[in-house]
Amino acid sequence: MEKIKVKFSNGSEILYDKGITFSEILDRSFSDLKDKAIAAKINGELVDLDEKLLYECLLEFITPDSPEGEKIFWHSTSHIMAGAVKDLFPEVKLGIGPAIEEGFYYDFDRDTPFSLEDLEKIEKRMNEIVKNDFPFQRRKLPKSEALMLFKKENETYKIEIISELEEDTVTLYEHDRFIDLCRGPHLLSTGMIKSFKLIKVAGAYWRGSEKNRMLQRIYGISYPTEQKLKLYLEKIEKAKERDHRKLGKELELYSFYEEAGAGLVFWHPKGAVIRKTIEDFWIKEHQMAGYELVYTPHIAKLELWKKSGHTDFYAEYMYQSIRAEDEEYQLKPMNCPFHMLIYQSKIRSYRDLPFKLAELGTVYRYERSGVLHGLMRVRSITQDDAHIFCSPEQLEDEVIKLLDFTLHLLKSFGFSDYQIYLATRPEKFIGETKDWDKATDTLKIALKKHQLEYNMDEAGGAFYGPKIDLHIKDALGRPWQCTTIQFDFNLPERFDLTYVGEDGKPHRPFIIHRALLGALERFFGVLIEHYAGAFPLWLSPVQVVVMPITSEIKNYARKVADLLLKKGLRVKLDDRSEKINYRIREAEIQKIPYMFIVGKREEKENKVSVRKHRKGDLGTFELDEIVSQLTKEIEDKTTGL
RNA sequence: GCCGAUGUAGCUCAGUGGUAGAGCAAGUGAUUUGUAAUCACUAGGUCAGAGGUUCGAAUCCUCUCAUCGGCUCCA
Repeated sequence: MEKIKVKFSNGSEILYDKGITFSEILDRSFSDLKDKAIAAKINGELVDLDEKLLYECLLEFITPDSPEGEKIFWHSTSHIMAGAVKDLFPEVKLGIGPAIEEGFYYDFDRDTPFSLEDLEKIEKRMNEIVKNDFPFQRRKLPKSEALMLFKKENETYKIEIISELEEDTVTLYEHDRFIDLCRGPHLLSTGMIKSFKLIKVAGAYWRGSEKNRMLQRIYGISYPTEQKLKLYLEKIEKAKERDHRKLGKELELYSFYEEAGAGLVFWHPKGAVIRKTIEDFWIKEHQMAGYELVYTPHIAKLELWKKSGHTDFYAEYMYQSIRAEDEEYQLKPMNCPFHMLIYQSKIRSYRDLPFKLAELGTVYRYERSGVLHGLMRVRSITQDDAHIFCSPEQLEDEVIKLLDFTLHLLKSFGFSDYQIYLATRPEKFIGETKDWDKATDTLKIALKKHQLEYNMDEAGGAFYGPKIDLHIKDALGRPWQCTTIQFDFNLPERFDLTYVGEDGKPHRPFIIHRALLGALERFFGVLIEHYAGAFPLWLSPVQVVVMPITSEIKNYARKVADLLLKKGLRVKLDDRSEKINYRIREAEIQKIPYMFIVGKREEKENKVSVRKHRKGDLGTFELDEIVSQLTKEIEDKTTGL
């Protein structure tokens, strides 16, 4: 019998008979993993455990604890769910059923959507399938046979997928009476899924396109133990506690009104303080980075938007134009054309470049009703916008500086966890290919220089230029695009922008269009969730609350509060005749960073007793001492003490 | 926009065809408190809005608005 050498990730090497299955290798050499492993990974490729060892390889066993293992586990569960659905509702047609970041889904074509009662029935049937411990059987078929098989079942979506596959043979997986097109790998049998839950139903267009039929999607999650499922569900519940929509209400930060309109944000006093603090910081930083601040109107003649091209390519997001004195005006969906006008207001020389215009400009976009989401997607959007006009020679340096600036800003708000995407030329584009390549390379160079990991979003750029996008996840793990750094090859052409070069001739400037926080509304949303509402001192709407223990100490408490106010701190005095515990509790719930508690002792010694949010009593401090500590904490933008 | 769910007091929620409820918050009074809820009383609602069915609608039906979970797009 031919022997084959297998290497393992711990460096060891073992010889096995050719043709032995990976399950058998488990039995023989890794009995501890035997009940846990659900797939094998040979030279980086995932395969079923019942596949045979045929060549020398690096072998690794996958358990449901690893991200790869979870995916396999969830994918198998989605097959079980689809099997259950077909058993209960034989008329449905199958769409696709992949594992996703957390769990799995399966799309079904059915005239009536699934109800919550249907889900219960499906879960029940799934339980039976799990109990029966059916094996997952892999079958390789020539494409033509697979097509015939699905034609017989009238599975039109499967037929569509198979027809588009390039391979000659396809893999099918079968358990019980259910058979599905699938690359695999899968669990050995259905019995391994000890615990699962169907979470929600939703409509989803076939292949994500609104032109196609809407299918019924069922989402679910599964784990190898009950305990893990429970932990997952608890995690979700806990994450909901930091949802900015819940905290926004509890902390009175902002609101929406049915009578005002969906997606239109009202910043309440406490939210407004935070916004103003962000804006002041942002303006100061931008001025230091060589930007010049501008303000532009909220509407402009429709003609301008025709010139910029927005009426062609952005019409679906624009509100209807407004008519006044035989002239059409348009509420602005972007700030760009206005900055172009300012650039054009005089002849620019190469000596003026880079020319950087910055504006916290509120734009209005008609986002479709179904996509609105708290502060994350609204219709009144305050972009932290800027346009950098520069020469080709300055491009690289500017992008590198820009990325540096971005990371610095985000870090100031405590963000270091984000996903970066580099989006390249789409099929439909304007401008010269060579400019696109240069711009894309410049973005790549900048990313490399900062040693940032990024994902390619091939052909994902805007039609007017490539871009770097940066996504931050919310409490429930949903990604939201914040930073965007985009090249714009459209506007310089449309507005015929030029600068006079050293040679005395006109040249076309490059434009980098960027929003670093993205939009104040969305950024505030992710900020709330990032800090779970407990903002660092520099951002807290109320920084200190002063509480006298009894009304006898009122005057001293007021004196302390006045002094803090004079030092520029945001202070509240809580001298209600409630018990101190009651007032502390309230301040804790409001997530106020510091409580200064004063009684007879403190008054006598001219001190304050300091309590920190979530941490408790820090002891007594001299007023000067604690004020300078807090001032430093504000300057450092830390969470302090 | 599409699919589904939801909308009752400031907030969280109970109430499924027969006179609108609770807790917290609010107001008043008492209490003078030492590090996460003192007590009592009072007030508060066109049951999202409009139309319909019914002797009678928070409850059943239709439409509109809004919110939530998705699809798609994006700051």
